[in-house]
Amino acid sequence: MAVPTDPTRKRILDAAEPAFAEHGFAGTSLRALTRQARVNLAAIHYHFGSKEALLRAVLDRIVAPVNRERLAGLDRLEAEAGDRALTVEEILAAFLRPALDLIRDLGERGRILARFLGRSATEPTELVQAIVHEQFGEVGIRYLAALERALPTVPPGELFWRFKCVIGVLTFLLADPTHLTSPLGAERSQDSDVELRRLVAFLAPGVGAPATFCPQS
Amino acid sequence: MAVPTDPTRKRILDAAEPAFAEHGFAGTSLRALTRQARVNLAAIHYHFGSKEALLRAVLDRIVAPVNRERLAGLDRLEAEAGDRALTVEEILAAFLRPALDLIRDLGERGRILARFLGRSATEPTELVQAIVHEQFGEVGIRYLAALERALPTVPPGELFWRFKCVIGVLTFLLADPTHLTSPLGAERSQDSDVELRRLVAFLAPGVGAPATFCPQS
DNA sequence: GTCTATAACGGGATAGAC
DNA sequence: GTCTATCCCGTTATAGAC
Repeated sequence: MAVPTDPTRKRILDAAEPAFAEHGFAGTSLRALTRQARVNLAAIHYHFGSKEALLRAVLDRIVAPVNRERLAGLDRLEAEAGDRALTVEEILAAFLRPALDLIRDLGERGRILARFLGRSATEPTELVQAIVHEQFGEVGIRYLAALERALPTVPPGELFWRFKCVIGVLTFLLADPTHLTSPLGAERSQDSDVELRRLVAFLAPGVGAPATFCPQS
Repeated sequence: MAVPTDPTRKRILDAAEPAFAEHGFAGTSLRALTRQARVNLAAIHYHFGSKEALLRAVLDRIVAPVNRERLAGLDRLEAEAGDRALTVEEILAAFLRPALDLIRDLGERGRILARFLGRSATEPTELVQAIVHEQFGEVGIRYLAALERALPTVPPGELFWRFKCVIGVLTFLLADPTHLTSPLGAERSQDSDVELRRLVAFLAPGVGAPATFCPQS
């Protein structure tokens, strides 16, 4: 992944990714990164300025493409559907697919990134939460709007809460990608479609449930 | 919570709880704890031996009662049901209630503990995962068995996976207890029953779904 | 852009007096 | 059981040569 001939900046990012994913932000020292990336300590400060700035750079590189994919997927879906209303299943699949694809497409690194993403949602550092939040903003708004159109009888506040539960499941599964592999020791499926369908099948009934237990109704 | 007259050992635990919850293990220094607990640095080593051992003590104090409650709740449920099979809703409620009660009964500290628990599931440190795993063992086995009896047509492997998703949602909600408060700015409900019913209503359909998308079937 | 050297500080752990 | 003092090491960050 990070061969010695890579530019210094890339080597640092490539080393920081699994380190942050595995040990968290506070648990990762810059010196550990210098050893792993075979880079000088000062180089990190030259290229990124500070440890926090490095974290931001790492996170941006991971999160941005996933969320871009999510928006593109929703665009495609809405264009294909025309006047027809989207189903909950379609919306959930479009939202979940980019994250699952990460794992399928990138192999070991994908699993590392997924772990990073899963961890980020509960990271202590306010910085991490701020970055993810900021990157996530438009995605949340667009998908929530899509869900509201698909489920006009469920109060928006309740839908918001259910959407957060969806994120919770995804986060948890990503934090330890072994959760995604098929149970009972079946071989890991090379396509993420089966995982995606399984996740959607689990989540869609709850997301689309009638609004019986809504406290604010 | 930790008044200056408390025994030293308790003051340390009470200070460590919110600190670990907020900043994580690596992000919390023993020196910060000494300031908060108004305790000498050496006292921590005298009472606990090491930082890791302190973490273990803190975790034990939190997790043990919750899991005891979960087992007791399942016992009660099965005793009352007699020969009748338990419903998915009953099982999920028994599993989820102790964690939600934590927040209701303990106020601010409850929210701190919940955050700690939520975080623990994705904590970097292998130690944390080992402790939680070890404490959780019997709970997982008993509840999974109950689910298998309630849903004999769903393959056990699939049920196991769905149960992990339940834990994922709970973990995520606990990690930031503001997720649990009613949406739309409604006042926080003093009883956790409404939250519990909402969670069960969201999860039960997915847990009990027919086994259509099971990869191993 | 990359290095060496070092500043300035905080970390966990321990010895030993009381 | 609780304190002070200290060890020894690692931390981020920076200055300045090349």
